[in-house]
Amino acid sequence: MSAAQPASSPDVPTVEQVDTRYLEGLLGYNARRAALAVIDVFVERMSPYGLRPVDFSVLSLIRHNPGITSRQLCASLGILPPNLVGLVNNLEKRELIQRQPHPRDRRAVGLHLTPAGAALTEAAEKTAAELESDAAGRLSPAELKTLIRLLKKVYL
Amino acid sequence: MSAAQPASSPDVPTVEQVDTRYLEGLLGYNARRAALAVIDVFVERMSPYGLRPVDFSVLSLIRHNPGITSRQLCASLGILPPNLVGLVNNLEKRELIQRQPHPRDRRAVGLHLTPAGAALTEAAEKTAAELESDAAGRLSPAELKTLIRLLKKVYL
DNA sequence: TATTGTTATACTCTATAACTATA
DNA sequence: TATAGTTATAGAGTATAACAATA
Repeated sequence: MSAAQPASSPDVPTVEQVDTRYLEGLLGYNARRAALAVIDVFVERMSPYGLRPVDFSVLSLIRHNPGITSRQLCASLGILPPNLVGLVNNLEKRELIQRQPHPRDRRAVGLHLTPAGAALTEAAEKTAAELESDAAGRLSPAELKTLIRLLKKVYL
Repeated sequence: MSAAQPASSPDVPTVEQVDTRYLEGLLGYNARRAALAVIDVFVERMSPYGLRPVDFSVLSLIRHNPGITSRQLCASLGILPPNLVGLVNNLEKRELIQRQPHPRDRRAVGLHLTPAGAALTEAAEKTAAELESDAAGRLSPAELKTLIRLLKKVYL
């Protein structure tokens, strides 16, 4: 009753060219690969500043929100509080940011850029802006705008 | 010569609502957040099958490329060989895949789905297809198609 | 000499529990 | 009782070096 299937097939199939068409049709696969590609360029261009993407995000948020607290940074960036501690300590040791007591809540600490931190962040933001056009190399400005609009629709 | 800057400012600024507009204008920031959002949904929907995204990708590639080797999987998915070993071992222990010696290269091993693996992968791919419309909830089918096209332009 | 698959290992990223000081 | 910040620690994920078998 089971003669149709040889246990160890005499001609085992092999693969010359891998067919990835199925995965390439999935949003998750494409979103992840695109994110990794852009972040790779980001990492490379930010390394002269000694900044990882997350360091850049923190400095930029502090620049545009002087006095922001660790808790607010965590909520904005999806970082867990214990994982932000070392990051902020390093930026403080590098004298890029300063802690100042919160004027109305003695539990909280406001974060501020030092003059050196402000200069570095301004330069890094300029690099980030240039990087956009490179990372999205084959996208026209209109396509880039559309892409960002559609990405926001996915996660907001 | 240095009287203009009070050491501890009398009115330290605080932040009510965090201004994230700058980061929201960057492609990398949006691509990463969108990818994480989609992957979160993916992880949740695939958990009944006991599959992480990478397990799904491997099974799907084996399904569409019977006899694919570990080396080819690594190249297709951007996984390093040492990190694929445990993954493939687990899928084999669960009797979802089978190793068969490569017919022409005794160093290599071809990977194949077992009947149970084929059934699971087929069901998981159906779930993945349904998931697309949910993960991209507020996107129209046309927008989803545009988004995938633009994402490919970024990383290809 | 180069490649496939593998082990061992280290490093980063992310996650959880628990503490302190303030509210 | 709840929150801000912190410590310690555990678990993923990702990286490099080196090896045996085969090409």
